[in-house]
Parts: sequence; C-alpha cells; structure tokens
Amino acid sequence: MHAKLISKLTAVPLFSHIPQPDLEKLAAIARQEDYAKNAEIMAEGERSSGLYILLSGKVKVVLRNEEGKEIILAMLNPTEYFGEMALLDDAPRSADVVAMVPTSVLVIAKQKFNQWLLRHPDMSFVIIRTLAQRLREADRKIGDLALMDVYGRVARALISLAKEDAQGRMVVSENLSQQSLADIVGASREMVSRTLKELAQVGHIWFDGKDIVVNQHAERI
Amino acid sequence: MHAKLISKLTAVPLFSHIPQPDLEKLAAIARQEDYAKNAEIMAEGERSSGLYILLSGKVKVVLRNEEGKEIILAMLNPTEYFGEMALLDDAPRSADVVAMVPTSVLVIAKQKFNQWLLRHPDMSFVIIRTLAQRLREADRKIGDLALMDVYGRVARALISLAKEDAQGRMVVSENLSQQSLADIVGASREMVSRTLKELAQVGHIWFDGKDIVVNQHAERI
DNA sequence: AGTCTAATGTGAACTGGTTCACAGACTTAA
DNA sequence: TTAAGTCTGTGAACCAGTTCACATTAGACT
Repeated sequence: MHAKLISKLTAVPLFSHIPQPDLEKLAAIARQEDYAKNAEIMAEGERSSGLYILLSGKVKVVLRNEEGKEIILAMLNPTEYFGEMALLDDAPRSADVVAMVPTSVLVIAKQKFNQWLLRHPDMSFVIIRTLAQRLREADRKIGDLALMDVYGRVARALISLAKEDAQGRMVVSENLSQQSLADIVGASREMVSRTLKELAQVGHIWFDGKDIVVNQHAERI
Repeated sequence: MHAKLISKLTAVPLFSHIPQPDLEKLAAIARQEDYAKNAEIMAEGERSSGLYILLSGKVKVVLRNEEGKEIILAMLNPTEYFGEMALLDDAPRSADVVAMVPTSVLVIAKQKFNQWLLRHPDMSFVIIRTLAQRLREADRKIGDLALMDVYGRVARALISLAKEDAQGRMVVSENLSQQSLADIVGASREMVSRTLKELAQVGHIWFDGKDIVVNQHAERI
C-alpha cells in the first residue's frame, strides 16, 4: 500500500524532482480519501483543509448561483492538484470541487504540507508556475466570455479539451455531456446542442461514437 | 534621484521586508520608464521584458477582440506590479497593458530580477500570495460574467472599486468613465448608463460631482 | 427484454442586452 | 468665448441566446 502510494507520488509533476526518501516522508503524512460520483470534495466557504492530489477519477471546480446555474472553472485529471490556493493565503474556499466520476484523492493537511514546504524551497517555484498558468487560463476565459459568442467559445473549448489519440487525431473523449460543455463555456445546454450541430455541418468536428473528433485545421476558427 | 527611488521601493509591499542594502542593489539594476496617457506599456504577444512596478499613474490590463471591443482584466495603482507572470513561465504576454493616465514605471529586466530572486527565496512566497489573490479575483470575475446580469456586475464592480474616504464614505473616485466601467464588467456603455441610473434611484449609490458614493448597506445586493 | 432515468434534438416564444442614432452637457485648449 | 473633442442620457429597433415544451434516443438496472 505504501509502496503503491509512493509510485503514484512520483508521477505527480509537482513532486517529480523530489528525492525518494523525502517522498516517503510525504506519503507518511498523507491520507487517501475516496468519493462517489457527484460527491462534494470541497464546498465553497469552507476553510480549506489541505492540498488535494488527484490519484484517480475526475473532478470539476465550479461556481454556482442561487438558481443553481453553474460555471465550471476547471476540470482536473489524475496527478493534478487543487486546494493549494488556500494554503498560501488564508481565505475560505471560493469554489466547490465535485467528483465527476468515482474519485480518490491524496490529502496532505495544511500545516504538515507547509512545514514540508519550508524544507523544500524549490517546490515553491513549481507552485508559482502552476498558479501563473492557471491565472493565464482564467484570464483567457474572461476574455472568451466577454468578447466571443457561444459558437466561438464552444469551438475554443473543444480545441483545448481535445487530446491526440493513437491515430494522431485530436479527440475529445472522456464522455463529456453537453450539459458539462455548456457549464464550461457559460451557455445553455440547448445552445451547445445547436452549436455542435453547426460545427459538424461545417466540418470542424465530427462524431465517433461518444467522442468528438476535432478537425486539425480548426485551430484558427 | 537614487535615494528617491529607494524610498519608493520601500513602499512597495513586494519589497517591504527586504533590508535596505539589498534594496539599493535592486534600485541599481532597475530603470525608470514614463508613458503618456493611452500609451501601450506592453503588447499582447510580446515576449516579456521584465517586472514592472508602478511608481505613479494608473494602468489597465486589457484583452481586445478583432472588432476593438475590450475587457479590463485589472486596473493597477502605484506600488502594484505586473509582468511577473512571464518571468515565471516563458509564455508570451497574453494581454495588453495600457497607461490610463500619465504613468511612470520601474522596470527590472527579467534575467536580473530572476538572479536577484534566487538570493531572496522568501520573496517567492510573497509572489505566490499575489498570484493566488489574482487567481481568486479572476475566478470571481468568471463567475460574475457567467452567472450574473449586468445590473449585478455593475453593483459588484462599484463595491470592489470603492475606497473609504476621509468622511468614512465608500467612494469610487479616480474619474472612472462609464466606458471604462463597461469594459470592466463586460457590458455596453449604454447599459452601464442605464444601470447606474437605476442603482441611484433605488438608493444604492449617489453622485457627488464626479465621484460615485456607494451606500454602506449595498454590500449584499 | 423491459422499464426507468439521463442525455439529446429542435421548434417557438420570449427577453436581456446590444446597437444605432442623436441630443445635451462637460472639458480643454487656443 | 468659442470651437472641438469627449463623455453622458435615452428612445427604438434588433438580435443572440435563454427558456419552455416536447419528442426521441440511449444507457443503466434488475
């Protein structure tokens, strides 16, 4: 069990350059938690409890309004982490984190992680990079919301969600519902349905079972 | 000149805990640049040149689309800084920075700053905090754009722009045009005009010359 | 296989917000 | 003080996107 954990930790970019013995120490102070589909891992307003590292599954970071409409700030996959922001400043959680499928996470309590961080000052550079990257993405999303129409936002979302598959095609797989896509781009589910149809008609995308294949030349929509 | 610069550096929170002799070294590797109103300090797509610290004036960080519509990601005042993101990862600028009034900045070249940073590892914690804070604000803005109507966004913007004045009133001064406010909330200038009127009628705000006074009890609109 | 629930497609009405057009007020510089 | 530019207010037309209301299909469960 312990050995398995350490092998997983090695795969986490955040820890990739940490020597083995230190990783063992880290594994010793971490605990694993499992969540069912749709379970709330973190709730808005909570004081945060620590750094969360995704071992398996998929989570979304979401904001909701009173009427229940939601916008997805980010979707995270295994080896990615969240909860780091509240480690640094002390503000309460500003968003919910929800498991989109059965998910396990590794939790490192705030205090313990901060102590450990003090002994690994170079780690903070890695964290800075992640934060900078996320801030860039957030700014881009603000631009998209304010400056593009739904058609453009859906196109952009598909392009950035797509990953190259074995045949070299750019594919959005992972069973993404239209509702989720709508929550990502900040539009209604119906509008996403119509937009996908249009994108397919123009030939920017096509469907392969559950997957959406993005045309290679679609990058400059 | 040099002494004046150092006294200004002391006022910058980013450097507040740096001992005097080190600040002198920093001042030695920095240069001052002055910009006229509406001048572009940084342009999107540029490889960034360094860390910029605002000495006087006011700048906006903006994104634009082809038609010229723009959204303001942030407005920065003296002692605040920008350009830090590209110092950390190497991506090209993702937004423009424009002087809203005559503005002077202190520029520390990328390489020099990074060297200096290596000798001040605790500084990175300060930067992390700023990044975390900006990311929070960005996420909040995404939520506002996706989940609130223009009325709500304008109200929120006014509240977060307002500062307490000598009489203890919350005031948005600094001569903010409706067009700027529109660019902040991602709406049309006309809509902002109508919304301000409505907010004034309901008593949430009122006008004192050029300033907008925000009702103390408006926090929970 | 058959039933139940969740996801999708699509028309039609509605609406929040933009755009256009123009009038009035306020600045700034000469 | 006048003229030129820049902001502001407001009606009216227009439109992108939402909402509603179903019909259809696809999974999931036992």
